[in-house]
Amino acid sequence: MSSPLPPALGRPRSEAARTAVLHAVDDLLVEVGYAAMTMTGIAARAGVGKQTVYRWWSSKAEILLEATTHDAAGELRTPPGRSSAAELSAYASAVLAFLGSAHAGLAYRALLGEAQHDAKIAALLRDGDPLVASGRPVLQRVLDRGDLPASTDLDAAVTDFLGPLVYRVLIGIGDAADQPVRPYVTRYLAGARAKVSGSR
Amino acid sequence: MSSPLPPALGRPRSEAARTAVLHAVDDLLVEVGYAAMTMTGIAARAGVGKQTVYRWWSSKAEILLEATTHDAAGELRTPPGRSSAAELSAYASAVLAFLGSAHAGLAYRALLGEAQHDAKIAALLRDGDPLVASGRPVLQRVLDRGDLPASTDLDAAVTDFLGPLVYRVLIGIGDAADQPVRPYVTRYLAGARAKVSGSR
Amino acid sequence: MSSPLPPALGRPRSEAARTAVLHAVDDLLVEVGYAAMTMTGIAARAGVGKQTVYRWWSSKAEILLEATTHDAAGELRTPPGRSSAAELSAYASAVLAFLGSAHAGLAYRALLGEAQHDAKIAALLRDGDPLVASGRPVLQRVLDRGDLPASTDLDAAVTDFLGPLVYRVLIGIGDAADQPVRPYVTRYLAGARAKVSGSR
Amino acid sequence: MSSPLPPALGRPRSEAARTAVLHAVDDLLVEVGYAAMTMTGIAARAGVGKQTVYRWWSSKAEILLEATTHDAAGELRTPPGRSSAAELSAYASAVLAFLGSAHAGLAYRALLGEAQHDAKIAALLRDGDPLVASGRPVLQRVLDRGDLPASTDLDAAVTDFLGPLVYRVLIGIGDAADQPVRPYVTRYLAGARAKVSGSR
DNA sequence: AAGTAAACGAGACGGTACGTCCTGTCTTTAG
DNA sequence: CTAAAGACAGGACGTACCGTCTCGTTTACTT
Repeated sequence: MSSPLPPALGRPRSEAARTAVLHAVDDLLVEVGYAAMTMTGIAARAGVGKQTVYRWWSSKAEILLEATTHDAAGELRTPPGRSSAAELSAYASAVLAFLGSAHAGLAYRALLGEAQHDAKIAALLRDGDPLVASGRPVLQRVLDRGDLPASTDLDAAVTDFLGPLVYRVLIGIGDAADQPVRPYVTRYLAGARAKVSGSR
Repeated sequence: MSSPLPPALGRPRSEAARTAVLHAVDDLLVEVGYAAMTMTGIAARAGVGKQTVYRWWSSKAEILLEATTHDAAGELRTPPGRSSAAELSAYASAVLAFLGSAHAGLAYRALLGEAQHDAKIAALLRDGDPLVASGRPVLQRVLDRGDLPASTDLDAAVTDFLGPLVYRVLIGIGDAADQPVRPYVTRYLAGARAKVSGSR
Repeated sequence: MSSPLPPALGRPRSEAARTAVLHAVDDLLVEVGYAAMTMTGIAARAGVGKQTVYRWWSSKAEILLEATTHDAAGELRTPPGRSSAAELSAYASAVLAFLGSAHAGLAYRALLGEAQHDAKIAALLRDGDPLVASGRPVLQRVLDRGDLPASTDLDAAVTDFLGPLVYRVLIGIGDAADQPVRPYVTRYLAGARAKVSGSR
Repeated sequence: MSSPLPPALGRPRSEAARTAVLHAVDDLLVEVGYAAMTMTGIAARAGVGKQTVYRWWSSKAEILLEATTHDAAGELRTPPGRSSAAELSAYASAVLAFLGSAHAGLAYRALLGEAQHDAKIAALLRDGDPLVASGRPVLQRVLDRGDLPASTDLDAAVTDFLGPLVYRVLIGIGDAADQPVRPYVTRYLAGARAKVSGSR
């Protein structure tokens, strides 16, 4: 079977332009903030025509998502630990560091914020949320170790674990770095292991 | 003791204009969504001059907060229950109904979203977050009943409880109304009561 | 015989407010110019309510006309001279000084300018033009001396005399004060005395 | 010798937009008058974005000047005549027709008016006044024929001739078309030829 | 080597919202 | 009844971006 893509006529996409745009978004997010960042400004900062930006992305959120996703995965990767408690603690610390960081955290919060009033971004984020994605392998290992009931829904476990950490950052309570991680993990595990009685 | 406020010179503020604006914001949020809602449009819909809007509020988020806060407090008020589990279940159901509702929930999500890229809104929300406010008396009663360790920080308890509920809504996972409430409450109480060992 | 006017019910018009407004207009014209002068600004500068301004005048041009007319008449009053040439020279000098002055000249030019795009001001000016009014007695004396043909129309004589002086100021040619007055008067008298042959 | 203009980057200026704006100004001046004509209205009428208007002109007066100048030159062009008196009569008639016309005259009066309270327009008009420009060749020919003293300053001769005609229109005295032209020309020539005695 | 085709930078285009200013009116209390 | 104060509905201001378009130019792949 031959290549699925025809050899592509015309001038090929400029990789230089692509990375210039991604870097411009990264820089501008920190320098002027998400709200003050404009497509026009991104193009100017990247030294690129506006049309070139629109040709490949359709909103600043989309660019930001592409600029962020890869980095986020790296920052949040947590190696398997000795115990579930140790691994979850390491992971929680990574999450708090991530959310509090100038680049990735700012970007994630901006995207999550934008998703609240833009259905298109919400859809993009639903599929590609780097935070939830990072949590799945960690919680899966906890599950595999038997530290969560076998019936547990993985995504529910992930959001149960992340929810309080993210929510506190979103409403700006406390400095993310200040939060004691170990007691939080202990509480989470104790709760998750609890025998469930009653129903809805 | 003399009057604290001098009788106020000039034409007094028009209560009619104020409520017209608040209703306009409420309506527009549902009709066109937060992103497409503009100050110009709000003024036009309210039949009010733009200056009148800017005289009393400085952004659409500020209007929305005022329009929402009062209603939210009503919708989320939970009466003391027989037990902590019962009360928390009732409260969790109220929260999910609130977040999933067309008016209040949409507004709260929009505000929380906006706060991620506007420090001024973030500050407003930090002081006046109607969700956190609604949770405090509930968790306080749970604390008073002895169902949480006496050393528990109230705000941490509130955000621990709300975090997963809110986060799932924010990332658009599942229908809010579908979530079983009782097991969640059970897990929360079990976790919160857990003996904390270790430190950060 | 009793007073023709009833004693006037209620609070009488404040003379202080009236003069404050007239002075404010005078000052603002020089300070910010006619275009940047606003009714709101006049009221504020005069320390007067806007309604008070609107109660007695209906536009800034109307106030300006009232503020200017009296002064103008004084500045332009020319006493009868020994000869027509001498008197016209004195008058021409007065006119040039008037037009070039910071207060009266600026005001007259502003009014004449405004009259070009506001019919109401045009009507006011047609009746109360202080410049034309100042010229009539002067040219009347010239006429009486026999230095103009007896058939001469007075207003035509006045505008013939003033036209070139005013026009040069309006189009900003040369400094008004620089213009040699005597030759101009000589030319005017020579022309006006000329036997008219031909028709339209 | 190299090209004086580089090939011009970006999309070239739209000639269609330019003429649409000029026509819109022309129409609106007659329909609503200068005072009621707004930049917003011009753009709307021309079917053009406001920014496009502001990109090329900075005020309605500037647009009006461009819209008028060319037409004015045509209307006021006076061919050399048999005699100075005949040529000046023809020219005076053209000037009165011009000033009294709905389009050009209205525009010229509006511009002259605006120049009185806007220094920028005054400067533009000083360089590009279409009326003065039209008079120069006419008076130059009169000068060349020897019907004015050789020492005469051309611009002074032009403004001397135009002044009364324009001034009467500006203050709204009489209908421009009613003015008998021949006697005026006779007076002008007689005056201008007069021997100048005395000084300033 | 010449031809074709798409992407590139630049920047003008028709629109629309911004936040400010001013207009002329209205509504309050004070004199 | 006038005055000062100041809120009101309305609407123009000039600016900033939006997303699209039209230029001339560049960079490949095809003949």
